Amino acid sequence: MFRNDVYAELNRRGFIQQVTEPEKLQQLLQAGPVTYYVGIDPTADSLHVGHLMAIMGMMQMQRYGHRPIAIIGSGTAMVGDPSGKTEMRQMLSREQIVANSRKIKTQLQRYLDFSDGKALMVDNYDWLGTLNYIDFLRDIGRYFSVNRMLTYEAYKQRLERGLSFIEFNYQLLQAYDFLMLYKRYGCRLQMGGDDQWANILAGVDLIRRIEEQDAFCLTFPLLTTASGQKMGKTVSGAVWLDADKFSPYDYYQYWVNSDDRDVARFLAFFTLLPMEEIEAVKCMQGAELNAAKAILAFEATKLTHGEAAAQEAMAAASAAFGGRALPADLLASSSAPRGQVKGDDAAVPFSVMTMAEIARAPRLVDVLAELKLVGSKGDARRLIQGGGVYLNQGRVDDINLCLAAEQVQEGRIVLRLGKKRHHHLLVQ
RNA sequence: GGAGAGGUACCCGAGUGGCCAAAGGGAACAGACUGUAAAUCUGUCAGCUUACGCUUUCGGAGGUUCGAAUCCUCCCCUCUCCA
Repeated sequence: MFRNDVYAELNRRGFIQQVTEPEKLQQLLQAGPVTYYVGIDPTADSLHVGHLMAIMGMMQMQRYGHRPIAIIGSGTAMVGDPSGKTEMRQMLSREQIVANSRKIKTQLQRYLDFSDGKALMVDNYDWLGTLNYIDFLRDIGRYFSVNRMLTYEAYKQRLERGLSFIEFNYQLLQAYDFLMLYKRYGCRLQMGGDDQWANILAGVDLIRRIEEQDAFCLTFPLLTTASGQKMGKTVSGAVWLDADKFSPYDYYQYWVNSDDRDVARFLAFFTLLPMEEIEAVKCMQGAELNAAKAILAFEATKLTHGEAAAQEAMAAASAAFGGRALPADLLASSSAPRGQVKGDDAAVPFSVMTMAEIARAPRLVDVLAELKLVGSKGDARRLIQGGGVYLNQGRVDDINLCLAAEQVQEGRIVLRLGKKRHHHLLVQ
């Protein structure tokens, strides 16, 4: 089960942005299973694509036999990390945080194996919640130099806009987390986004000073898309990992729409396909690269929503955009269906209407607005005037068009906004 | 507490009494071209309206005026310098 070359693998796949003492850490990871941790803020009721890098990092490590601790930062979430933020964060109530944590835990189980203690999930509220202020100041606070903290880039930015004392303490709490995990579980490594570098170092330092032991920090690159956008933003907002908040079909679409320049990187980060196969993608272009995108989308969807959902999403994409046969030798380890995929649009987002509602001949603009497919009726009108609305494959050119029974084909009306947004009205 | 600067639409940012639903840029969306990519060109980008037009918007609340993002009063917030 244990394999000693995870560091090389992480490095090869591009996961390593910065690391403290690379040689020592490599030795440690080669010597045997290491307990490592990643912190996750329960600030929303679902994880999103922005978390995926860290999740995949944890997943890779676990596959090589190391033991992950996912720490739900429900204690620190009540403080709010100022890193990378220009404004003070909205603070959440305790109840909200607990509810969010619960959902996040379930989601993580899709990526990590928690059986037999192979992975742990802990909540830092367990120790932060009962912290005694005086003790904390005396035992932990003494190790932190304000002078030095003020020189950190993370705080510099905030100093210009204002930084409250509560936020200034975030770093101490995160360092304390690391210390506690070291003491309780022998955790030696903390991983996180590169914006966490300073916070993690604080923990490394604290362990060195108090325990006189080596601890390590490894940060992941902060991902932006090739066009410079933050990962995970779409028309409809964040790309959630929760199927109810963001459908597997849309999730698949998110990945298949990746920029050409991102495909190889994303395959390395967000799939478990072997690097030997991914390397080949780096020199692909055109149709071949496009097929690689489909496999990226399939694999990513499979990891998050399961094999069946990934197949459905792929079939739906095939129905909506025209299928293409995936060559058998392209990323051969992928379980994506090869050959011509039979189109099946069952996974395309839909809404249900009754025949009676259709018979009332509602105007298309009203329907679109009601279904929240557009921002407003005026928005819908402008979209139609610009030629961006299609009904049953035909372009709609009349802003006053009303729905009618004749439009129902095979029990539904097929709507499309622009080239990509498909929506079905199932008629009952 | 004192002195100064500032708060404009998703973001940046121009606008100092009517021609301002507010320049310009970015983002976003649509069309053309394509490969469900990128780049490019074109259009759209507060709400309601087929349209004429109406309603709401320039930190908040009042006021002056025929007319206010623009002038006055009070308040809130941010930044810089001083305490």
